[in-house]
Amino acid sequence: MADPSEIGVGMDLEKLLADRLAPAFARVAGAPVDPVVRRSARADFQSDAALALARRLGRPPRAVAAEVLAHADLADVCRVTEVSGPGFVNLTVADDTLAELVLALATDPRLGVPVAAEPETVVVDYSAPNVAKEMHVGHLRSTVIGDAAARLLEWLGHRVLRANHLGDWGTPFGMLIEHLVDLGGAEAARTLSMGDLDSFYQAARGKFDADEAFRERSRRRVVALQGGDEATLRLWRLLVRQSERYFLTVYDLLDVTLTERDFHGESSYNDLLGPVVEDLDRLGLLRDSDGASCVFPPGQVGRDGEPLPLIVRKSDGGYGYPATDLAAIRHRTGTLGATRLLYVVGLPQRRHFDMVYAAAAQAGWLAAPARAEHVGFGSILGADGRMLRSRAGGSVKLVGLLEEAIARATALARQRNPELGEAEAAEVGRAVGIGAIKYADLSSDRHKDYVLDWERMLSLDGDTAPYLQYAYARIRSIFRRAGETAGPAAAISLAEPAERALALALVGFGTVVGEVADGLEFHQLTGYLYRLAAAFSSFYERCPVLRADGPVRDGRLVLCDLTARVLRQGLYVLGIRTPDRL
RNA sequence: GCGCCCGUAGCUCAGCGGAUAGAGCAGGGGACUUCUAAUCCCAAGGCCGCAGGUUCGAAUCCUGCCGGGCGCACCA
Repeated sequence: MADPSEIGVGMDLEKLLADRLAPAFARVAGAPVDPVVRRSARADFQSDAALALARRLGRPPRAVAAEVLAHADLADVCRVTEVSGPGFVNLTVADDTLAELVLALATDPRLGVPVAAEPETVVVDYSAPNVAKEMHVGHLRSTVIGDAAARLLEWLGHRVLRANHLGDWGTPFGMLIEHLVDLGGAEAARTLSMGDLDSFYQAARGKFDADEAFRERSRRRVVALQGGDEATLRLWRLLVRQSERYFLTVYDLLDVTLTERDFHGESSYNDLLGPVVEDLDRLGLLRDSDGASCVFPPGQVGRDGEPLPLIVRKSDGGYGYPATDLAAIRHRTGTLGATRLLYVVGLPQRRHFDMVYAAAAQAGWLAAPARAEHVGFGSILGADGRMLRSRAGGSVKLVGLLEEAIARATALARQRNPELGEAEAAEVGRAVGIGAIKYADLSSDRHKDYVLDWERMLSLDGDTAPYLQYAYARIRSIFRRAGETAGPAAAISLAEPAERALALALVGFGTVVGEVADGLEFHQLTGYLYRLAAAFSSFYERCPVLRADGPVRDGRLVLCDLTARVLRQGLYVLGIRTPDRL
């Protein structure tokens, strides 16, 4: 058996094996070599570093692999070590070692995931709906991915600042405020609080397009707003507040951790825009182009092959998006002390953010160790494969999707489990329905475009959140019947292949979480959790827990408990609830 | 025109330098006297868009095509 000190809290099996192989590789190669240990279908783990090394040494790969194995100190942690195929090193972990790891994990509240060695201040910029506009499915990805990032990094011990960059400023507010005036404050508040933002916006838009007098009023109103007219600001605040209130109800329904404290609308940077432009000018980064004040980040070229400008101040003196984004960066790194800035925004805006980051770096507002990452995601496409447009009535209201999901899941819960009371069925329906939608979004590579497939998002079969929630509920059911919690087992039997496979899956949690924390590719986490739940389901089928005897039963209870905790924590990170019963 | 993203089973997607390319759904066959069958097990399903190249080895890296999406100065 391995030295227990090696199998401490947060120990990682892949790292353990790599650490054991590394000296042997170094000895054979005469220099350090990464053993590249990874999971394998042929054995528990595989190292293919001998193949690459063989070429460098000009020797037969199998001979190199054999020599590495001969020098590797693996006898206490592996049951089988062998050279296979063209020169792979296959490793089968000893059951004792695996059992030790599981027992160590079972007493680790962090489930093998260490707290970040160097906690950072991280700003996660996500969701960002527009005041007086409905949230549509296009907001789903940013909100769901961003929330997962915030939850994950927070769990890892970072100081996470959520930033909901609300669209609360700009020319549309002229017409919105005038429409508000037409309706009267009370009526407007009523409409907005009902969550009928679309009709409010459409009505304002309609008047703006059709009525020249209204258009003129709107223009004057924008000037008054920007000029700080108190009466206008009051109306504006009413709009913003009502919208925020509505968005919070959506976040509540969606189980998103954004709160009223996280609204940092564009307008909150207004006072910083002037200084930003002044500083850029003082640094000599600003150039006039057709009357607009621009930064020209290197390497950015437009349609005509000319350098592409980042317009910080328009020719009419107004500020655009770039100015606000630059001010936000300066505020986040400077005032807030953040070193990691995440922007959970669609991929189409990649160029924009590349330019903003480049400009911020030139200005010295984004200097190491601080860095910005565009956590981009693909567009939402319609069934025709084209981008879903919000204008032409092509948008799909987000709450409509959520309500449909909850209704379906609630109906299924009632049908499948008549024991559930009405209130519990509703709770389950909500957890399952929302979980299904989030899982559908998080389980595919975020870089890819996303065809809005109602059926797929509402699906409750197969590789979906309910599958994982079901596995969790089954475990809870076992403990309800047992009337006990998992006792401290002295040992864990892994004689059954299904037990062993489950144990192997469990000890891989830390590795996956570490990878996801870096790349924020949450489909890696959903994939892991699905494989874990599948391993559990097979185990559940073949290995009776409560009917087993003494030590076997104790060991299985530990496996169950650990599985439940990993599933719960993993799903928590994804923002998906785990009801005790389905 | 330039840039970014993407073409993998009928459908939705993993895999992104390693062995016989994996899941889910749909369709086929089995398993509920036994801890929730929202489950499990079995079989079937593939010129990995096309063509070159690099490599002992390519779905994966490079180049060129073909096809789809998005972006390219005062909108956010």
